[in-house]
Amino acid sequence: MPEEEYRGSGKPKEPSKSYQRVIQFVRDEIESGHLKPGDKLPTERVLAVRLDIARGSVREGLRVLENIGVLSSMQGAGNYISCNFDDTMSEMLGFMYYLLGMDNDMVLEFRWMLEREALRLAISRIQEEEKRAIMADLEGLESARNEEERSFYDRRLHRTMVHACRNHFLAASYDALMAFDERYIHNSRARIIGGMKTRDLLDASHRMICEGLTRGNYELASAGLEQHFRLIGQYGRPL
Amino acid sequence: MPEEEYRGSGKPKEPSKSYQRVIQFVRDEIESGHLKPGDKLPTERVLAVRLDIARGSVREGLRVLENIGVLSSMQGAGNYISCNFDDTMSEMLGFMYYLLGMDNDMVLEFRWMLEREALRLAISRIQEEEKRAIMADLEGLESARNEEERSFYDRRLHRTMVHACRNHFLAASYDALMAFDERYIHNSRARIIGGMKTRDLLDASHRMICEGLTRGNYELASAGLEQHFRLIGQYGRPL
DNA sequence: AGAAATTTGTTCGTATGTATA
DNA sequence: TTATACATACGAACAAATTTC
Repeated sequence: MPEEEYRGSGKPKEPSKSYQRVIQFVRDEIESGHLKPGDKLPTERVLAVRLDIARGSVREGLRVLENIGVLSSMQGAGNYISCNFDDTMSEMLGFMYYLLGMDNDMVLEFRWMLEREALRLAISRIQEEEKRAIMADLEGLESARNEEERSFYDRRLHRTMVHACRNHFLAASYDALMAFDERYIHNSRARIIGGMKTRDLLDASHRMICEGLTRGNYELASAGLEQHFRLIGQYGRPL
Repeated sequence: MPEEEYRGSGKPKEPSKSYQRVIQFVRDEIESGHLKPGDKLPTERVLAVRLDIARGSVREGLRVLENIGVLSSMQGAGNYISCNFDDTMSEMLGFMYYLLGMDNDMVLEFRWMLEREALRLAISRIQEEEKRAIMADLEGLESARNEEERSFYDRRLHRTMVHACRNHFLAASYDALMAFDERYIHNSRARIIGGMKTRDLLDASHRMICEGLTRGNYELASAGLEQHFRLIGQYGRPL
């Protein structure tokens, strides 16, 4: 076995940069259960003394954690543990998109995969309340009066389905991807260029997904999903 | 349509906190193509003057970007654009794991989904060089002399398959998940508790995946993958 | 309601270690 | 080796927002 390929599995005990002590501290406190969402962190000055670093370094670490989504800083109030990962994740996807030279097709492909797997799980895990929600989204979509409304309910319908899968990793990845898509790509159905036939097919696919989900008919929902993404892939390219 | 649910799709032009100007600046420069991986950023002092903020604020923004994986700061040299997203992503997954109260099953479930979809794409996109690589991994796995070696080749085999799908989002998510798994969960085959029968079945599933991939036999590879994860899910729980 | 205390947001000055020519 | 450029880090001070009394 190649020896060099072993990356040390342990984390370095002595971080080279002082701001990393803050991250380490917060992570340890979270993993040990001392810090939970909503809890207040020690003040910056206290942290500086406790970790034996300057306040500026403390702030650098807090800023990183805030951007990851682990805490939120409020002027005058303090730093509080939270968990808003979507924004960071979508921003990271944005950087990846440009720095790694990706394109819309790759975004759509990833979304397709996430939804396909989400559906597999959601079909047996969806709850009654979610069934009502997704049917309401479908109603809103079908009775929408303009593309803006259609897009709104379209997105929410898909989001409802994905979250019904009850896997936080998948749901968070999906939300991040969609937030990124909305900001950068806008690869939404509002841009679809097809005629009424395409729109009817799209509506039909949405109905298949929703009815399949509410009736526990996986084949129906899956067929709808595949048809949906085939249509998007065909006509949904931005100009 | 509910009015409140409209989240402004545009990004705020006037960030409330000054460190965000740095992030905005770097993002704009990247999206416009002025900054590419390897490029050097203006010095902190120059950025402070250009963005009309203090050096401390510049440093906060740079630290966020460094942690996202967009740049790396080198003392004495400067700040350079890079793209190392895996570490941040896996760290974020770690925070999510604890703050959202997840468990091993959810991690394994997500990994299963990612690999299943990766295989769908890899079967038609895998290149000859990757076929050789994955067969070499299989050889290393089957001729390994201890659990450490087995685990090494096991992970690399799966990683080779996932990267063969040619979707950066999926590959990055998978790498991050596995890095997280190695750091926190260690839900690897080294912990599998089954006897020789289980090991043989695992080896067989790996062989099915590899041979299916090299021969373009999707059904074979898929059957191997499903069997693999069923085994892991059955016997792979950590103590 | 109002004032004082607390806490984060921001700036500036200074010193030090490191990389580069 | 020396000199310069640069990031790292510390400390003090003030502004702005929030909490507390």
